[in-house]
Amino acid sequence: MRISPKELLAQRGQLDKDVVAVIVDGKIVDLHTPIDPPEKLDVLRQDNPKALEIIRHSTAHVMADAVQKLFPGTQVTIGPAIDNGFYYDFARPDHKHFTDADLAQIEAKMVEIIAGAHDFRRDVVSRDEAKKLFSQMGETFKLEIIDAIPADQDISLYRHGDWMDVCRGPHVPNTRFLQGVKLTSVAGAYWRGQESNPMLQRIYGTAFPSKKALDAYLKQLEEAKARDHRKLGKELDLFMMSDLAPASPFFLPRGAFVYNTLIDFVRKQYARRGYREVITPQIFDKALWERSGHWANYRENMFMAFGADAAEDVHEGRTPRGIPLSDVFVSASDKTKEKLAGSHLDYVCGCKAMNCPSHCVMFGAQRRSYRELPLRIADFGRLHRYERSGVTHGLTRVRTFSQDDAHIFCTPEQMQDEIAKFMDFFYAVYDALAFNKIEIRLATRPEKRLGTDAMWDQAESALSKALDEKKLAYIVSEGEGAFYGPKLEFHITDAIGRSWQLGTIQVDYNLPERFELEYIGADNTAHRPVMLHRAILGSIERFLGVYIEHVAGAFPVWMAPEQIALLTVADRHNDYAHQIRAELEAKGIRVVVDDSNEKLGGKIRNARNLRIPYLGVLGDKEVEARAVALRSRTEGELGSIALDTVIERLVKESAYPLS
RNA sequence: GCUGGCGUAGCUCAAUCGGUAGAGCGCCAGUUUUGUAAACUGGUGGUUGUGGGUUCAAGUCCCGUCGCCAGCUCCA
Repeated sequence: MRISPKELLAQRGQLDKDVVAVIVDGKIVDLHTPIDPPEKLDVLRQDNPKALEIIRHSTAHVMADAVQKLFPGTQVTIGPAIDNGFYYDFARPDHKHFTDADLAQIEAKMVEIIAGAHDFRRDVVSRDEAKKLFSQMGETFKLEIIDAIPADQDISLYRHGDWMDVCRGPHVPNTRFLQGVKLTSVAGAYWRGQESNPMLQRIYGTAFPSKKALDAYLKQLEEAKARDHRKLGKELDLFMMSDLAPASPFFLPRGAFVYNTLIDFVRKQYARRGYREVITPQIFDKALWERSGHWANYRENMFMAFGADAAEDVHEGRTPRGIPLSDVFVSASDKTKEKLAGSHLDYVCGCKAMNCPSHCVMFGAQRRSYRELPLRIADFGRLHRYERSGVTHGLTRVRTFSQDDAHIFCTPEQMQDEIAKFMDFFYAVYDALAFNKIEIRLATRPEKRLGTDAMWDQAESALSKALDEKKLAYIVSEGEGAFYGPKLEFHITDAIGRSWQLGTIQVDYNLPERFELEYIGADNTAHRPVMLHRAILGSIERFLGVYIEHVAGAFPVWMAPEQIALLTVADRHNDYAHQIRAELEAKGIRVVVDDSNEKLGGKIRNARNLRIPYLGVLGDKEVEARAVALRSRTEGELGSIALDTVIERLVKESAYPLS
């Protein structure tokens, strides 16, 4: 005999005022949904983080209610809870969008509805009933949703007050549970996430069990904003952007120093981990990309290049021949394509978007022996990818970047060991850089793929075995692998909660095939090698963006563009400052002297704003004692310390990790 | 690429209904000689992203374009 948890709890006298739902067999069930009386029943209280999702989804219902009351004729679609809140997508009959003023109005209406302390109710109806109900209401999107519900599933309606929605739940018992509600933004979103579908109006919001929890969240958001790498990049003179090269950072001296130091750090590891570094061309004949498959599959993300002669052909409007340009620039807007119509080029080159094809060319240029394998080829080459406008973002999604990229050519038998070695390398680097929250995803075979099932079995198991051996938790992204092979992706979250893929390791059977790569085995016959694509930091640009936020601009001593700022108390200390600057620099320490006529407080403020790890105050006492009044970014004032001791300390802290 | 918002001094921002473009910081000069998070005075700084239109008059209104921001889609 099924019974609702609400009744069950009431019978047991456990229906406390703060109970949002129950947990049965580890699953959250709201108080409305009938269950078989379980042996064990845990209650989920309002302040439990697990209750957030229920609160947020219920808030989405209230928002949809408010919207429909204020904007009659607006259709509802879906409104799930998400990581930091919820959203609901609407279709407005007039195709208008919601303004900020609308949001305020909607929020006020929501508060009104919540104050009504309406119970949520759950009703199960037949498919026909549901369809009849919603078609009467003119909710065409809901009809599509009902049709998409599997036949063996109940169709439940959730109501509060006079409003209802087809919904699986779960929901809170009463609108009074919805305190701490805020609408945050509006945006367009495609129906069912398909670009070809109509665009709906999405309203984002968030909700917490209390006003206090909401305020704490809003404050945290603000703090995250303060460490946004785009803001810090400007404040710390790390990089700049220009309209003249959209989505392409200009690294200023301080940023370039950090950038190069990261590369240098990885390079030092390569030296001891059996990698050989190469330098490869930037622009290649189109034939290379045809062979690698990029021309067919990746062309719209590539920058094209051609010589002055060819460009002149187009400009002068010479006889059409060769490749139609509209065909080359597949990603161009319709307007650009119109302009290009009739223009042809004999010869087109592609600016490299990836290093792998040129590494294949290098591998294939010689007869290779199994004794050379595994061959690990590293390349920090600059890549260009034509990212569609609207997807770029600070340093984390740019059109030009370089990666700590390497390709490992090996035998199928060597693959697993190489993956394990990579995992060691990877975690050594991330430990050294103080990252401890990294999410691993194993992306497995997609529907459209190359290679035999046996190959995929081997590759996927090599990846998962390496993870299991290292006892690393991971999420399987079913079908998310590349068409040429499965991969591991390493994701990290930035200050504002956006997740970015940094490192990766991918198994590739495709390119060795396309480039007909071979090595001579111990049996004196030719074999095809496996190719592993791998990067640890991934795009240096993206990594740096995430890293700036991770450390809030305070780079560790070994990476900091300036390690110590010497601040003179008065003019008469300037000579001493320059004298010890030379001594520090002779030991390889990066020094900046502030001998301006700013007061000491001002100098300290400026240096601290640049997050310089050490400040050395120089006054009469220091000059006399050949000392530095040291102040550490993390430890505060350390008092007057002998120059030699300071040098020793800085030299020690300048060492790269893992060295 | 799509939906919406926004582009004013190097930076952060102001400018009421369409009516003489401002402030702070920075920068430059001078004064001050300073002991642990902002000394004082003066000066400098603009084709209001850009092209067009409406108007006696446009930072403000309209159209195009470029860029940025949020989200969507994309990221073999």
